[in-house]
Amino acid sequence: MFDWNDLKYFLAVARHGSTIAAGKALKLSQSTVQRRLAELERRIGRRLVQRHATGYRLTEFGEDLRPFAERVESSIHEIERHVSDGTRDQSGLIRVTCPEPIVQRLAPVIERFHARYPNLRVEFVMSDRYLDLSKGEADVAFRSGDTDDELVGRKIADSVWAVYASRDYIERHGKPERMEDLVSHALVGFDESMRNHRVLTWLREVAPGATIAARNTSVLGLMYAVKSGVGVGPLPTAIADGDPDLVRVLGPVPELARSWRLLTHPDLRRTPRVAKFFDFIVSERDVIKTILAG
Amino acid sequence: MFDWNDLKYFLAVARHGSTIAAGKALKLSQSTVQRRLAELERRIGRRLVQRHATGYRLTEFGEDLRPFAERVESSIHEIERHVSDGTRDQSGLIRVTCPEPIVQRLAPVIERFHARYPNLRVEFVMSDRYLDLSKGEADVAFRSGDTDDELVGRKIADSVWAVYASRDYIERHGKPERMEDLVSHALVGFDESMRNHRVLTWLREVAPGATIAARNTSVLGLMYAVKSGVGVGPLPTAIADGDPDLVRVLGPVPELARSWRLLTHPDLRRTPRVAKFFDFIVSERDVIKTILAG
DNA sequence: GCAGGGGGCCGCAGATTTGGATAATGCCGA
DNA sequence: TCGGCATTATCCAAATCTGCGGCCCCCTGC
Repeated sequence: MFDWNDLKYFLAVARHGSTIAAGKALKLSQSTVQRRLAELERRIGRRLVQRHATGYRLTEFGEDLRPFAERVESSIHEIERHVSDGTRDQSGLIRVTCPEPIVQRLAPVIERFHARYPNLRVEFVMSDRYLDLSKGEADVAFRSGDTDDELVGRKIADSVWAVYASRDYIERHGKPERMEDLVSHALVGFDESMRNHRVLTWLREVAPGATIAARNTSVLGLMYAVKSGVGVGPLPTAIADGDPDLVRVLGPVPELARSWRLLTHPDLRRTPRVAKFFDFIVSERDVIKTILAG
Repeated sequence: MFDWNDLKYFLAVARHGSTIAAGKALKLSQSTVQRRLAELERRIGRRLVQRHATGYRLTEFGEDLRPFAERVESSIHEIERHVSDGTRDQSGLIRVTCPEPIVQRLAPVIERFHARYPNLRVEFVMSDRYLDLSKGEADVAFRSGDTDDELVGRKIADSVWAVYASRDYIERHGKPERMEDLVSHALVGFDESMRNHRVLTWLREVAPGATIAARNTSVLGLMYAVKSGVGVGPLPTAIADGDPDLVRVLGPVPELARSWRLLTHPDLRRTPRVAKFFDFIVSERDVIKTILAG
């Protein structure tokens, strides 16, 4: 029987396109990834990848196999959720992730939650990227915009987007007064990994052919890019209005209207601690609506 | 992240009840199994097994986790089937398993199959135990009696059971003439692993309290036990009548009537080579009925 | 067409893991 | 209560795997 771990490496290579990138993602050396993958091919008796200028690309058979390997992986994630949930349930820890700028504004709500449930504890986990709830990186997320199919949750508030620029940028390049002006400004948008986000299509519609000064993989990245002054870009008012560096240059964009949601993984939705957190947040919905209004 | 392979060891221990037995099953040393399992517990942060007189027993949490681990394992088996099917499909190999005594009688049918499909090749694989089709140990099985839930197939013939003894046994202990005589004979039956097989309950009904001289884990084992002369026991006529050492001492037992089936795994049922084999066997059903009539 | 960068492959030394032997443990029955 | 038995736990040498560095290849952009 082949080494079950080798599927990890196979998937990492499939996703990152090269052993070196896969190694980085797995915190392993490139040689190990390359050798494990070769070993997997040997055991299976067929080529899974094909050498290519830019690294490795899956063979047809590799593509065939990929969904199977992903099924294994998702069963593993299920275990990890089950395990970490089991240990966490006792300590009553709820790990919440949300865009960094709203943490502080959420604090009073969490304080009331702690008062109401003294033996539960909320902990914010944040990172420069979207944490993957299905991998157990957090239990609950506050998010604006497109929701991951795998997650369940409910709408908490409307999410309003507007176009922002940094004070610095406005000083140097002036302030766009109408949507049409955007064409002549440097814009900041999402990169390919967010290709189904409405921001991308909206930018193409409203400012076709405009310079894209920076592309980002997350809303937060987008915000930092705008703050740095490389260009103007659309942001949720909830996280941008509170920032002293940012100026709202063009009013709410109806096309970008979305919802703020409280999300979790279906496996966790019914656990006592997560269920209590959900119920509490819903009961505080009005307060949160005000908070997220900016 | 924990070592995916450790789930193998965990499952083996869960199934075999001790690290030593698990090690044997996995062809690994006991120390390795013990250490890997300890490592898994360390990574997970909870005890999975509890020491017990006879080895290890799963803790409550271990039992909780077991179905998750089994889900991973079955995804792995899916991969193995997919892989071995892919490589096998090209060579057109169909691996068939059946009770050893009927191989020879099946040979002419297989010969006709080869004539009909020159680029397909049938290979018999046999073993002292039931091969596990879901692990890819064979593609297709001829089997009499209770069918594994996971497999699909169709009925090929009736399976008739009767009570047999070896010539040697009859010489030494006489021949039971009526069912009621069985109580005073040494009987051969199945062991716990076949607890849901009708033979067991039937023996208890027809000869309550009789000595059980040997217990077996498979029909073939049962036959060898009867041949060895340790006792009398029920066997399918299809495999016992052809044996010169065995004598049918009590006529067909209607309570033990079952079906001969041609079985395969659902994943394989629609592959060209397996589908062709199925269709061919079905078209030869009458011939096979005669063969299996004994 | 040449230099630079990204990536795969290979050999070696050090780290980790394995198997086998052996000591320790815990139950069972006398 | 005391061996006997089956199994776990631990130790050490041997096998295996890992990371590192070097080398080569191929693409790209100047």
